[in-house]
Amino acid sequence: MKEIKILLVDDHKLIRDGIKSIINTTNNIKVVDECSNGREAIDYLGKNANEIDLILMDITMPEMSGIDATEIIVKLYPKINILALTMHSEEAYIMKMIKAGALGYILKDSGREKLIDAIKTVYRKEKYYSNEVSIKLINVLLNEDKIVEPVLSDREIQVLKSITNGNTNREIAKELYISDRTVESHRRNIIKKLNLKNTAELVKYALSNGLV
Amino acid sequence: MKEIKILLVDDHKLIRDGIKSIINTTNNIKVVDECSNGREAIDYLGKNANEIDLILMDITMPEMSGIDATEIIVKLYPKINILALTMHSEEAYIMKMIKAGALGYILKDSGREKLIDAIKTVYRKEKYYSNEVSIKLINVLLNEDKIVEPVLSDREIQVLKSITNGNTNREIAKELYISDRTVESHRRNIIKKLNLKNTAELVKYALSNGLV
DNA sequence: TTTTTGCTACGTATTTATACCGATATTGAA
DNA sequence: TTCAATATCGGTATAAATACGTAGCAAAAA
Repeated sequence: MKEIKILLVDDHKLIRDGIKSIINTTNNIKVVDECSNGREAIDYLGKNANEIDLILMDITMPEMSGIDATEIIVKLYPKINILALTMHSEEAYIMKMIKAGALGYILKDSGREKLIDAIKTVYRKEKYYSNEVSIKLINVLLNEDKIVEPVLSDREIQVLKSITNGNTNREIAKELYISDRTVESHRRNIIKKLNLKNTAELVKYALSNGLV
Repeated sequence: MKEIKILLVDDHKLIRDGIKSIINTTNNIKVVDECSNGREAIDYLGKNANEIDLILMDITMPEMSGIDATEIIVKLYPKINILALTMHSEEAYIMKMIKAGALGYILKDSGREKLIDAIKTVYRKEKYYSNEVSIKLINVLLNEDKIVEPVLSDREIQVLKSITNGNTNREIAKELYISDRTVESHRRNIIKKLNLKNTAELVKYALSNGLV
């Protein structure tokens, strides 16, 4: 049986060391290299793409997130399979990562066996979602309302970012060269789309669900 | 040389497995057991305190945080040394953990060697702070303004929590059985203490600095 | 004991945000 | 090509937040 060659992408060295230590004591699987963010991973693949079968990809990282990196990598190197390995169990992250092209999604509170299982599955180009993840996904599907997932437009994201930075409608208006009434409309639409109540909740939601 | 017996407290199994895998390949150090949150750790120590020399403690965990658990454990079992092992490099977390009684503080982006070094140091009842942590702490000390660290009162924390949950002054007033004018005062004082601008910024600050 | 801090609360005024409404122009998808 | 979504802006009105000042009372600290 051929050895599965893995690239490990996570911003915490101790986590990388730990995962590596788990994987490298398993037959036929080997971590051949590691990167600490998405940008590094892409640079690495530019030279060593042939050395890698599968990428274990964290999501929240400095420089470039795992979502952005995954999107790019699946286009450039379709042979390489990506397994998301993260502590985020929020639907928004899961959906984004899957849409970006990750074949599997496993949480950091899984055990060693599940990790190995997930790696082997994704290596065969089959999908793998850990239990909690599957349940979340099914919930999304069962919820007719949420099937039209509340995706914010580019403009709305811009406004939302500015809001989380503490700017008022008027300030955002200046920043984006539009009327403060328009900003107001955007703010209202965002709150409505996400089914929220006010700006405080909005900021909380945005920060804890990775919208910004 | 006597073996260092460690209790590992972290909510992510894969992280525990990884750390365990790192530590258990080192001589004279052994992870004898693990818990997935602060509450579990305290329950465990209730029966097995004598088996443990040192605790590797994560901060953000469900049920009970590492900060609360540390505070309790150092009182109940002063012989057990606690080394904080977390990905949070924010001053607020560091200060809280040290004040709670942790002897050391090391980040998850440290390497294997630093972890082992930290464990051995804390086992000798000496303090250990990783580089980034030391720098943060020194910055706090050098900053005369920040030496009077903006600590919120219990009441202010209550109000802040409610604000981040999207409640208005009036709703918070009902919740806490006080006047909405009082809530208003609290809100104003909090924003002033933290040198912020408005509620949006306040929510962001609270969430990203672990104030709630 | 004096001082400070925290919690409480009100007055007045201004600024922002929210809730409705409606409108137009553009664009991409069905 | 019709339709839905997006982005733009306005009117009117209320609700909420922010600014600034004041002040009593209890508890803790100096």
